Amino acid sequence: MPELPEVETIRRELDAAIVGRRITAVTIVDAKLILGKGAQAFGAALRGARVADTDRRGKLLILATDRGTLVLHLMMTGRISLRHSPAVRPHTRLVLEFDQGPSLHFVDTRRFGRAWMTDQAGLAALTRRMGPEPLDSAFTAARLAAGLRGRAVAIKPALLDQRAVAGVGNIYADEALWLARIHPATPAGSLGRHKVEALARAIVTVLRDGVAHGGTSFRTYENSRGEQGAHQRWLKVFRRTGEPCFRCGRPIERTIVGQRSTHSCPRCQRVYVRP
DNA sequence: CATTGGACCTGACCGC
DNA sequence: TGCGGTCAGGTCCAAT
Repeated sequence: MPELPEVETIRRELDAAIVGRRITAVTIVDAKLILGKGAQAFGAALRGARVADTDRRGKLLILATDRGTLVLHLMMTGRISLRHSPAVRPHTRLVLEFDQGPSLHFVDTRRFGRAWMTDQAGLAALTRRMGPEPLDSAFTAARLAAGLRGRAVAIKPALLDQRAVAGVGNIYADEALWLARIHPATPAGSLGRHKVEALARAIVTVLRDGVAHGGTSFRTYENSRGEQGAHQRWLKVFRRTGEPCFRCGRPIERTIVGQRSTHSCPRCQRVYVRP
């Protein structure tokens, strides 16, 4: 479910709510959630740890503690819920209780989400294979071009695989490609300099707007207080199949690109024709 | 190495 | 109401 704007929204809330708190209890409801040395070691490492800082890299939510770094990936349906009761509810996979304030619940219907402990070296190794952070100044058209160069795969799956740029998922990929007027099936390496520049700008725009609106909510996403995001009201193509393009009025099309549902305008986003 | 297709899970929704 | 099929905001892994 969550892409960069949704994870960033949650990170900001956690930063205000749990930094400085000490973890007093760790309840692992579903051991499948935990990667690494096992649920036992995970609980032992976190019990008594104090949350020092929050961070995010792409879609990874990172909680630094004085006993190691906790990494959470929400995948498709993961949610973080801050609740005053530590009581386990349907689909709760993990609960962290603190010395004061609400408990952190990792809730995940489909059980794809993961949590694990790591250290600075582990985090660096993980992060090294990811592309630049799109909302940092290090993200430039030149960096994006370098990540796309020589690639025959369609631009849409190239955006989703996290190597050219981190944090983009199915919603914001469609939105950015519409904004940059690029057909999602265009071979990534065939984009000219101007198109890559437009795409880099579009990625920044759609992600920044997504964060400003507290993320996009369809069915499963909600923030840590259980509230919906608002960005679904600003979407230009995603899940607007058959509705008029905001630029030209033609009906938005739904196709499959890279095995993912894809939305685009047949007039504004020209089908690529190999020269 | 790059790319593709299936696997991983559960629930909502739709048509019959 | 029940049943079967499709779809879902992500990633990993094996096969090619």
